[in-house]
Amino acid sequence: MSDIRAIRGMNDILPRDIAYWQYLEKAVAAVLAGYGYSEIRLPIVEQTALFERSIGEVTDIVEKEMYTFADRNGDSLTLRPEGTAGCVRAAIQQGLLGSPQKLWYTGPMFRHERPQKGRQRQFHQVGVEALGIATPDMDAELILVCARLWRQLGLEDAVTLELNSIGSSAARRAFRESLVEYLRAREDALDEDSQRRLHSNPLRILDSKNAQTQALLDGAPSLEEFLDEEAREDFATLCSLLDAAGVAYRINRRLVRGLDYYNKTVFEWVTDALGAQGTVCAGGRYDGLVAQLGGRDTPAVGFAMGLERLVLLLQQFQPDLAPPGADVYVVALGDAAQRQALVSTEALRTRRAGLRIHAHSGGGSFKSQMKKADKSGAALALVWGDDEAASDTVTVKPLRGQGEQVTLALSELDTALDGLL
RNA sequence: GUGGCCGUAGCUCAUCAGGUAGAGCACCGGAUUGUGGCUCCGGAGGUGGGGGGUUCGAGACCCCUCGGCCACCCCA
Repeated sequence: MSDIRAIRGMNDILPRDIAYWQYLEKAVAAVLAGYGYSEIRLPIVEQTALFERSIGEVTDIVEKEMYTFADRNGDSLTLRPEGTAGCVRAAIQQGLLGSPQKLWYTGPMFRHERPQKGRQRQFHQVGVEALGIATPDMDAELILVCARLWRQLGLEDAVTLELNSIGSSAARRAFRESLVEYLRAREDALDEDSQRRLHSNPLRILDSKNAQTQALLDGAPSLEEFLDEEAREDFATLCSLLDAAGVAYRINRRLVRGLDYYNKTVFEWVTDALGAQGTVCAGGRYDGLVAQLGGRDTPAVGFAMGLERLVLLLQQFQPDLAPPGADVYVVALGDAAQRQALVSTEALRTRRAGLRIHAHSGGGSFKSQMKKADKSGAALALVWGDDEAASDTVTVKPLRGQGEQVTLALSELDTALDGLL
């Protein structure tokens, strides 16, 4: 084994998995096109300050998970840990915000975490952002996009929607104080992690996995009580729109997000089929972010999907996606035959674009070439030997099911293929 | 960053109370010489993750290190 290896947590995606990725990517592009979203392509590297100012300086992502390095001139750069910040930056910088924008993007993201199932250091997201719309019909549409995609992918039974409103930053500040006050009085009963979060990020205690902590929270003040009238109304509107559209959801008053820029609506699509990393898609409103990054005050909502996690779900729920294969395998033995096969196969590819023709290379006996033909999954083998080369013919051999091989004139090949493919 | 389990042929694993490694699958070749799938025969393939230690002797025991999986944490 070579001593040069892939970086930990940065995985190769192999041919055997590509069918799932392409299936997913195609479905995503088609669904988003159906809602009028435009793709935008963004850099993988940005100024470090972009992420510090958007995600939040005291979040784990910024504090200990970013791949940050100095450029040759000393500037601090960072491999993007998520896509929203860069998308907003581009919208501001490129002057896109004169009118509302519905954007999506995809690509690798980087976070230095300990790898485990559904979590790697280089991973892929599709992000969808709607900039410039403040009303909850926008939130509803984004959720409908997700729901349609799950249906498209055959994953509608694999995921469920959790929904909450976390209100304005003022409401959260008031709630945070109240929550901290409540928990501080009971600090000894908190698990170790939550005690730490009490000082760093108290809201995250709400979705602690610790049972005792959760029990303690039953008596705690509720975020809902602190919501202002607008947040309440918008949330009610969103729920009624989802009801009307027939989208099922569960209101989870303890759902909070790990990135600082969210407000009002937050949601998560979760599954119990992936072990500990159950969130497959998540997002929410971030009305303050554009202004925070220097743009004109612009409301926004968005979400991101984790593609590795979705591929894992697809492999579980759609195990029969066909691996890439060939339709026709070309076998040739002998100099004249190989020449004839090459020319005829090229001509066939010109006439039949889309037909997947795997031409054998590397020599070998007819026997060994036929073995390869069989393993390729091709439905037919086209065989050229000395006889065919001398008589301008080709032998067509069906490899699946019944059917005898026939040798016919090259001019008859197309009609023969019509009958066999 | 923390913890548990694990690291033997390309893959899945076995062996061994420590004496210099095996199987299945995959791969290559053959079964009267221009043909696959089934069967049979044969072959190639491992410095046993890497380093150090204990021992007359270690893949097997100890330490370190790298890596993998899962969980915590975090989050998509």
